[in-house]
Amino acid sequence: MQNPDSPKYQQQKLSAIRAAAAVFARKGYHGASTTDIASELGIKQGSLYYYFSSKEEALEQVCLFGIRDYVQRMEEIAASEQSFEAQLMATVTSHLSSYREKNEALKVHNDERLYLPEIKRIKLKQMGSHYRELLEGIFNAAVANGQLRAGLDCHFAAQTVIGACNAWGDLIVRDSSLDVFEVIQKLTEVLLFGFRPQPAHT
Amino acid sequence: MQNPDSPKYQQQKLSAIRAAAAVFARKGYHGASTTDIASELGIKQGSLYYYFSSKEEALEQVCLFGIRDYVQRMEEIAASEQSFEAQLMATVTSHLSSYREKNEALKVHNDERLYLPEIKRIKLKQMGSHYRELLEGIFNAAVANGQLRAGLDCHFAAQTVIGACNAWGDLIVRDSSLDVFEVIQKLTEVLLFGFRPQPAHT
Amino acid sequence: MQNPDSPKYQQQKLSAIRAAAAVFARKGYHGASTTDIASELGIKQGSLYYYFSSKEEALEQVCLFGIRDYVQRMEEIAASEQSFEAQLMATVTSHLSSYREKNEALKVHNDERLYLPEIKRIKLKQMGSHYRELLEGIFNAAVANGQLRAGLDCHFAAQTVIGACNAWGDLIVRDSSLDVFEVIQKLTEVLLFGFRPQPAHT
Amino acid sequence: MQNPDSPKYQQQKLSAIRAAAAVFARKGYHGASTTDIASELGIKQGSLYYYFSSKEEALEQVCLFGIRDYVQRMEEIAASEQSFEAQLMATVTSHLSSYREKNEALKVHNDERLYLPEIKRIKLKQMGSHYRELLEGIFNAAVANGQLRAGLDCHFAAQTVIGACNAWGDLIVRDSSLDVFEVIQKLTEVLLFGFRPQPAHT
DNA sequence: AATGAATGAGAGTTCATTCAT
DNA sequence: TATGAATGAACTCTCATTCAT
Repeated sequence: MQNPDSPKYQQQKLSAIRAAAAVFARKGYHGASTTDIASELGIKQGSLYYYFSSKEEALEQVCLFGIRDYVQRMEEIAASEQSFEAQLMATVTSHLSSYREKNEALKVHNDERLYLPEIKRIKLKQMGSHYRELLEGIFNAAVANGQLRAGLDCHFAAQTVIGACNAWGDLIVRDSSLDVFEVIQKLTEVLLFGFRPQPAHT
Repeated sequence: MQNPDSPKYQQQKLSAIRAAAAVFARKGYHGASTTDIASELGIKQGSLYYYFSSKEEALEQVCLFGIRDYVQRMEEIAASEQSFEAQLMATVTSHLSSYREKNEALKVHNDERLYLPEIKRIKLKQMGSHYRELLEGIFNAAVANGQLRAGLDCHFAAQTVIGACNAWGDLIVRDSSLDVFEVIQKLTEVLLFGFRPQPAHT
Repeated sequence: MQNPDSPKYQQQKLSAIRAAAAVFARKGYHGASTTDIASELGIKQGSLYYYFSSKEEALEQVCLFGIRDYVQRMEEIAASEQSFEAQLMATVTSHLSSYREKNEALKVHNDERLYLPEIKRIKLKQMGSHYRELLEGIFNAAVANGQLRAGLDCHFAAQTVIGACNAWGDLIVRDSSLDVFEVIQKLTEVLLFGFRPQPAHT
Repeated sequence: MQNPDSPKYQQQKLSAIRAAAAVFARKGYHGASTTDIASELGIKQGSLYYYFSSKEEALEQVCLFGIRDYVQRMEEIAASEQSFEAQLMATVTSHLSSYREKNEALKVHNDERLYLPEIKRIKLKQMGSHYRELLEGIFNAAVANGQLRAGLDCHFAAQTVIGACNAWGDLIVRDSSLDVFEVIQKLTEVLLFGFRPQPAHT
């Protein structure tokens, strides 16, 4: 709020966002109290307002933090010249490792962003749409050059990828013993080939 | 509070559960107020306690309502002698039409049941596990008789089906213009064959 | 309320008063709910209003019931021509056996009557004052004819008797294993002779 | 909620306890609202929770405050080497001046402690029993060395002293025009010698 | 940079009371 | 004579927010 740009402040603010993300992920936006967040940070409740002007702003920051470089990575994937398979696996990898690395910010974005007022959701919506469109673009290109079957509903396909990744992301966040790499492998395979094909196809 | 078990009471109680489901789905458990639920029902806030002894009990009832016959339908599917494809499509159909028909109770079960205290979640957990195991059983049987490829991780597969259905269920609840039947068709196809195969395979 | 004077109604109303007395004694006026009273009576909450027009009226009835013949018995004692000792013992006996027999109505009168509005307390106040004055009169007469020492503060003495009886009454109500007759004996003796005197005096 | 243990906080907390005592004494535990207590303290209702975590805790604190040094004074009396008369008078004095000085905390302890849950009453029970036992010990000693008549029921005697003091304490709290010293004198005399003896005995 | 203290709005819950049946 | 159903007011408690220090 006051001297915003000192590196120390930035660093503390980042800690605050992570703390808020952890608490929101655990208790939900409405179920979490500012006291919870403050004590996660190791400060007193009133002091939180040094980093966030309101609880709502905390949610906003967490959501932005959760989706920001996740979208950027998708840009890189879409711009790359890899095969469709490689791009799909990169997408799944990016998505699921976001869940694990960034702790819970992406989960918060997915589950709680609807509690932000319309106006604060515009930016998030743009980023989300942008993400989906990039992914759709990858599908379209793959259909065009024959890597995927003609007639595939690319919008549907993109949504399905995102949905499946979110679902597995939740499981990963909740169960830390899961092997993320294994999940990535298997999920990519299923998305590509389904359950059906005999080993010969793979 | 009372339990006259008169049909009239039962009927009103069902309305109350539906109203609670709608509100919880829209605003989340903690974001929803008992006033919201009551006014959805057309009664005054205090009167809600004639049907629920607490807000928490309302959530419990909604979750039970949301998952109950959804599990039962899976029992029927698992007991049937259909091909794997038919069973998978029946599963997806049951899951997604639950979302549409029962309004939002199943969504509430998925998203909000964690806010119930451990003890009230036991029954739900049992039902959920039962569901997953039935589905896993279907996969195991299909692998055994060669309908699915050997080496398929059936636990992973079941989780993926459930996750993908939940993800599409959310979209269906949120966007009532979606054609549920079309989603069912496409999702089943993707799960069976993936995005990859050329038309010849389908 | 409606047909007030049928013997059956009177009998049920008496039961209602006793039930209210029991509940008020156990939980206090404000701590007791009309549901408590109704269920003590074995009826449903709303039905209580057939016997009492309000919770407050229930308290009033209980208090009146608790003090009524208790005062009348004091009138008889005061009018009798017994020795002071006999009158004192009769007083203590009447007081303590009221506590035991009438269940808890007298206790309620003593502990809860202050929660009645001024206007509903007038009658009770009169009866209470009357009681104390009768007792004071007994003391005055005994001083006058030399049975008690000259200079005794009779107002103080009467208050002390009442206070000691109430205190023991509470204990009796709370501990049903107490031997009421023994308490009466010992209390009367202490009031007459105190702790000090050697056996010779008794 | 917090416990800064700063002297300022301690001082305000003590004020809060006194305010709660005053209100509980006047209206009873259930009849008193937290709004009443807060406005007695001159703060807003919600702010009360800065000092008490619940209304029940407020009652607990008041009861502890009411009985604490009252018991301690009895320890001193019991340990002293005075005559029985002096000890009895000291007891009555301590008891009745507690009522006057500590405002109404002791009265609240006597009348409202039963509304505390069993577990919060354990400590109070111990202190109360300790008090009674100390008093009984004084009686026993006096019987042993011939200051009191043989065969005196010391348990009964102690209960009677406590009961009579409580009864007069109530009157003192309710009627501030009473001369406490005079009450102490007369009550001690009655307890020692009863109403009966001729002046010669005193 | 952080905290103790307070606030006011709103939450869930209880409950005395009413009334048609 | 009694009840099921509803109500509205009051209550306890929580919490985001503010601010002097």
